[in-house]
Amino acid sequence: MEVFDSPPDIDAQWLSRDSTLVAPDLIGCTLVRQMPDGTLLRGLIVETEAYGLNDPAMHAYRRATARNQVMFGEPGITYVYLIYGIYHCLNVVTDRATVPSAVLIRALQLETMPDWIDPQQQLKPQRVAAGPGKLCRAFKIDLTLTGMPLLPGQALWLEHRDFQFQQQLDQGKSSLVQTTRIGLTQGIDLPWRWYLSNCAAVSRKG
DNA sequence: TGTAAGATCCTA
DNA sequence: AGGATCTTACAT
Repeated sequence: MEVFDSPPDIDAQWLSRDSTLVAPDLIGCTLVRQMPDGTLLRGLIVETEAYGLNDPAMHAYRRATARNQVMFGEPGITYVYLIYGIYHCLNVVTDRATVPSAVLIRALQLETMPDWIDPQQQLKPQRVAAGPGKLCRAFKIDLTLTGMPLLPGQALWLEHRDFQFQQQLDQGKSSLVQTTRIGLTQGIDLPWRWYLSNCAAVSRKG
């Protein structure tokens, strides 16, 4: 029988590029969450947004603060923040140190349903991680996970696209859509959002 | 110390 | 269209 190797993990070197280059490349990659008890959760990244220099929507646009300081650090580190007092959002820090930039992970297509998700929920399974706040809730990502290295064996890490996904893209059977970012009051015209077309797990179309 | 806004989500 | 809910950032 055929054996498929798991795609290689994503390293800091690969993330050491402009966030607008990393964001589309992360579509189709996998986010892996390891719980304290060793349980593994996996989700396909289907929607991302880039935040970077000279971007008024970027949290460190004005100055470095206690919250955003990890964005000035090395690539391959998490940046988690709390929004509206309720939801957490997960970013991957990109580019070289001293350049504040990150990619917001906006939606995941889950491989398996976490135990703590109530199946009685009216929510369709495909929508459980369809949004930056929802995916952090599904994966139990909170402020304790900010500033952590994305490395295998840690709480979170990333894996490259598998061969099948890349082939679907190359053959035009699926494609990426690039649009403006969601929920902003500044930098609203920058086309720095990408999502997988024809995917039910994307937070919203257009 | 006070205050206003926020890279969201759910309900009506 | 509006409310939940509270941290953060910046002004005073």
